[in-house]
Amino acid sequence: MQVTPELLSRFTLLKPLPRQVLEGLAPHASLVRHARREVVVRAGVREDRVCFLFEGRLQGVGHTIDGREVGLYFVEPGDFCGELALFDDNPQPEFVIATAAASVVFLARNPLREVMLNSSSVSNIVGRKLAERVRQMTEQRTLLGLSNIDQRVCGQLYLLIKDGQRQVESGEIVNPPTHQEIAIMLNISRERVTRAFQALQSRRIVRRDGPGRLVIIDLNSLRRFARGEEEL
Amino acid sequence: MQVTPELLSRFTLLKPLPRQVLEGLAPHASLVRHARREVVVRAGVREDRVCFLFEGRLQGVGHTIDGREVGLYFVEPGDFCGELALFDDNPQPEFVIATAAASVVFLARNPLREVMLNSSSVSNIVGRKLAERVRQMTEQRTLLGLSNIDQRVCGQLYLLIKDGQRQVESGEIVNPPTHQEIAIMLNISRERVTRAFQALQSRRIVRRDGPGRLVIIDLNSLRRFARGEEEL
DNA sequence: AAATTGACGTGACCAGAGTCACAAGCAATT
DNA sequence: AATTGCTTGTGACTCTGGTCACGTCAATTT
Repeated sequence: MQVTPELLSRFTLLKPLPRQVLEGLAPHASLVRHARREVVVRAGVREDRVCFLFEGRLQGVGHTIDGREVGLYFVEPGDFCGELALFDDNPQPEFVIATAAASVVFLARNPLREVMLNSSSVSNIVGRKLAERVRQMTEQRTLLGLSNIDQRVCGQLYLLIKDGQRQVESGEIVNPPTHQEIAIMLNISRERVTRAFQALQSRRIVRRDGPGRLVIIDLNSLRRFARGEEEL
Repeated sequence: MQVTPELLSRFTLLKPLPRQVLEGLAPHASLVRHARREVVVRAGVREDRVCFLFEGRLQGVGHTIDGREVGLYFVEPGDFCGELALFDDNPQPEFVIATAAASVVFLARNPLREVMLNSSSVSNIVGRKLAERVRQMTEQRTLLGLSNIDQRVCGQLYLLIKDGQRQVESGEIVNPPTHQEIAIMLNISRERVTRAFQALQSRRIVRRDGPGRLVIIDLNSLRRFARGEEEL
């Protein structure tokens, strides 16, 4: 579907660009709708486009050589993914699938790359994003290094809380991942995640509030568990 | 110690730069020697310099919240690390320590950043490096997702083989990591690594050749084990 | 030469995570 | 209302990988 410059300017990365540049990019963009569970970016394929999420939610998932999948990160509306195509011709390292029905804008790689090279704003944002991604992957990897599994779950929950809420004593996670999704991210079994949640709920540390909301009642305790200062 | 422009030009990243630029950078560089096990880049610290490895070998290691360390990647001579400082002001995500006595050149962040913004060659290389790093982390993470531990070890060994050797039927790993180091990278115990190696050696798939060399006798089998097509 | 250090090897034991099987709850669809 | 599909909850059994406690061996230091 056709994309207008106005639509492009809704994305944080492209917002600062002059109208004229956006008009140049628009013809190279297309809007696509994806149903839940559909593949948006394919691993192992040299993508010639970058993906901007307009609405819905995406998740990056790696696939092990033996077929199991490993959850990596989430993409929220306004954000983009598949940006590795801007740096080299190598294939995408992971799949990105829609965890909810999603509309995404695909923007052709080369025009965007040109824009990036000429705009320090864009190259700064993309650079920072990539750097931030390395940090996130490191954090995630650190989680996988924990031997205590309850600790892993607490750590993951803590990572899922928006940064702004980390200061206060309680918080919430909207649209929390399912137990299965958490299990995949932490490389443990679904049942084990359920049991960890049981422990957290019976201690009044977290509470489900309907399907799409998880309330962190006692953030300090969660943090202590995540740090291994206390055990479940 | 003082650094000459000639020394800087020994590094792949800086080699293509004109003499004049290197002369501008040299005053901001210093050569430092590190003994084995010394910390070269500190995690959690906002480094204001990038690290170029001249000789020796470095390893990036993450530290879990509870203190255990997790091996991440190696840095070989001619390469650089700590490049995240070029993109933002956030702290380094991981430690880099010397696994062998090493000489490194520290180059101040801001002058190098200026050079990067003005040289598409440098920004391309750094960008590609960062992209490659994301790919490597993804691969490494994929390994951690494997439930079969022997498979993890085989996968790690396979990753350690230089790309060029992957086509042929046998290969070698020079200066292979110790069992302990592999254990840390794969988040398993040292003893378990030893047992995996026992299995591989008794099947004539790998062979130690002195302290500093590991010969992969049967690369195809290794690959099959890594892919989980066959079990040890 | 003796002592020290660090890497590797190996057996025994056991906590803990995976697996399997099944049930219950909820939402969307027919 | 019934069906279907997905998520969560729970118990019982299994088995694997961690841990501990040793040895061995080579290299380095004293």
